[in-house]
Amino acid sequence: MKRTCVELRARACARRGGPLCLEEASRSSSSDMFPLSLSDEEVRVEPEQKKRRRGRARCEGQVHVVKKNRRIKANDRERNRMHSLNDALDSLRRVLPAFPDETKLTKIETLRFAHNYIWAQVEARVEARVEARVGDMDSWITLCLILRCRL
DNA sequence: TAGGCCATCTGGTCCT
DNA sequence: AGGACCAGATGGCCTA
Repeated sequence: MKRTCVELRARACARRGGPLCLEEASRSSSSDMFPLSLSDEEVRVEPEQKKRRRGRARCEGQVHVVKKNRRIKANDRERNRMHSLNDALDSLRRVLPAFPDETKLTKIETLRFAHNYIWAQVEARVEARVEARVGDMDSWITLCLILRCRL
């Protein structure tokens, strides 16, 4: 999936006429896996222009370039953020029990399964403790207290 | 072919 | 001000 992401995105953007066309997608820069940002040339502001701009607001074109550059950086961060979220989900999948031939759990399945798995572990532990106290007058109260602590 | 899942972009909001 | 986080939109891929 990852392999084709840049291409897919570029195609999607091209189709919808979005800001990031195929040409832009192929331009490499900071991001390792998904190199997408403006070249220095596009962002750079000539010293001459800087002089002229002193005391005045940027002209529309420059504002546009700055905004675009900021957006691209934000997209890059967002992508990385989602990747780290996915990495966390992957490591969660790895610690969850699974059959060898089982297909990969979806995100929502992973979260629900993890929730149920933890719940089952807690229940099993509680049960073991209660069984160890068979005969105790207050085993029921103990169970209630343990469960309450887990809330 | 419809529906589910996913990656990405985007603009808004909150936080530092 | 800039980064993190979030939710909506969009479009591709896959499967029943």
